[in-house]
Amino acid sequence: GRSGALKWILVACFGYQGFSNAKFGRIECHEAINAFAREILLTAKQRLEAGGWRVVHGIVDSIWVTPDPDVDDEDREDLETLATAITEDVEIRLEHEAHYDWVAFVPQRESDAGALTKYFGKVAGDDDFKIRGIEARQRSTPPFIEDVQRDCLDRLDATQSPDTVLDRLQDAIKRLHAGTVPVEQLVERNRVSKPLEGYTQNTQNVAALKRARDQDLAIHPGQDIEYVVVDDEKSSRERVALAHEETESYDASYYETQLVRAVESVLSPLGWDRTEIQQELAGAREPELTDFQ
DNA sequence: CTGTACAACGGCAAGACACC
DNA sequence: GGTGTCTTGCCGTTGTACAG
Repeated sequence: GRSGALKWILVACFGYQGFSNAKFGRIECHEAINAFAREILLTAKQRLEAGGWRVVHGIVDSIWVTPDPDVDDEDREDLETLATAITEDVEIRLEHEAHYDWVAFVPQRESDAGALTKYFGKVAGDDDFKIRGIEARQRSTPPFIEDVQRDCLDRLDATQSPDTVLDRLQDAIKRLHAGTVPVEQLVERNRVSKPLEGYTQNTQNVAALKRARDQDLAIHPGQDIEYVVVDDEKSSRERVALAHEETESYDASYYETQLVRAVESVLSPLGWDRTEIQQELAGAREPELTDFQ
């Protein structure tokens, strides 16, 4: 609504202040805003810690806290009270946005470090999840993959264990290879940024743009293109089929990889990675060196 | 040892899209 | 708008195997 629109206008204005070619920008303004933001975040952190909470994560204007295990419950200050106190102190409203049963911060794909902008959490007293950054949140993700990922979140919440999540994955892979997944469920939607001639790499988007051109369909920069991946090994236009084309085939192994990736996002906060997931699927165990004697 | 073929690796740029 | 993350593809380098 109205406040949502105003929010994004202000976010863009702030970004523009820091843009080197900004016509009306001023870098000192941008730096000053950041300086205040850091100060406010630090004040909030100190107040929360003093009130018996431990900061789990904080970014720009948000902060996640959990009860400090070294503080007794009766010594812990109420979050609403703390938010009000911080608001009065820094003179910018700090809202207590949500309470989560649990939150998982997703690590970077190739390291154990947290990826600042990816997390998911179970909203307390609600069937909903707050999801940021992971596949189910990305516009390009096909419905089939998104559904599996959301089911996995449900299962993780219900059992707090990877077992049923892996069952769900196994079932989805089986369906994929049996060819029983409707192709509409596998459609990826991507936004193109350039006309076909502007691309130097043979990406999936480029293959789709070529097909569109063959069919005299004009896809302009900024428009979406929808396609099913038919053979990801190819770099020609045979790599994909446009969503409206009547295809019954799809690249099952490509979509399997996407599935494993989506489930990896769900299990990685528990310390799992894709190789462990694949091993579990194969029912294989890590061979011991002695096996080769 | 040299030459060739090919796989694996690493760095890099492009592109996309999430976050705010 | 900037920042950060991630994927992909390219390309040069490095590693490995094999033939001669």
